[in-house]
Amino acid sequence: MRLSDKEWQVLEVLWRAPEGLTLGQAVEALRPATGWSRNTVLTYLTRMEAKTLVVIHKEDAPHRYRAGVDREACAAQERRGLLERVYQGSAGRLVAAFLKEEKLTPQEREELRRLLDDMEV
Amino acid sequence: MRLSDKEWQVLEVLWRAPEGLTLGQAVEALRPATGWSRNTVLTYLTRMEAKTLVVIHKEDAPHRYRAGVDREACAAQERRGLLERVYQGSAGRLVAAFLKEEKLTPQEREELRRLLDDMEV
DNA sequence: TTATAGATACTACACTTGTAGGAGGCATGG
DNA sequence: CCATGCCTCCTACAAGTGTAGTATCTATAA
Repeated sequence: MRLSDKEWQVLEVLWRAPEGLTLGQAVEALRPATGWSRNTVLTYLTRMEAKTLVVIHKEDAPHRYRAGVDREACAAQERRGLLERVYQGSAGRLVAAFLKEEKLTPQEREELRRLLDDMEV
Repeated sequence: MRLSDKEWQVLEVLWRAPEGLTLGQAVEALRPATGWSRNTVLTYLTRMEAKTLVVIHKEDAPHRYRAGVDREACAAQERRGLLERVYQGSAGRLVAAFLKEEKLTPQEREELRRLLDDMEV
């Protein structure tokens, strides 16, 4: 399932608080980036629970809202999506496009070279 | 603007036919991947025209439907989206994730190494 | 000349997404 | 005891998305 930009924003703040957040805390955490009203945040949280993107601990008062999905798993799915949708699964062309367009620091280049070398085996 | 999966499918067949397609041809081209009814295809085409994703040459009969956006431009936007949404703009981490997860052929690895070397300058 | 196959236009309808408003419950400070 | 403030629930509503159906027009084949 493809996450919307806003869903990512919600998950980002939840991922940063593994214990979960209360509604008030979530509103606070989201305010700078979104400016959402309390009710908007609550709507996201409950809708995302229906999709199992969020877990609500209702036994706590106030309820605790936690991410229901793993960040790296979501990232992997986004990567896969791009790869399939746009590059028909050719990781080589996709990575080449990123390399050509984006600026990398020398350290990053070193790191990538090492990764490529490790794959030689 | 983020394109949906389906919009990508429509654009893919249009990009493959730079002269444009008639509705019938588009339906044919989309059938294997989607199985859409003629009307569904027409709806996509006209809605996408409203977003300037498609250009309709109405002077021709039957109308000719062409892509209204450049493939590489769309690809770049998708890449940027992933980069910002998921990797806060760090291309290094994103590329590393792709390298770790996806299988690359030796040729691709060579190519990427060359790209990295070219960036040394 | 008339049925027919395409093409186009218009309409429909459920579901999702973005963004709340209002009502009612519960604790806490006065 | 009572107002205030947070919390949760329910409701709303416009726009966008997925997937057509119907109606109409127009060449064309028979």
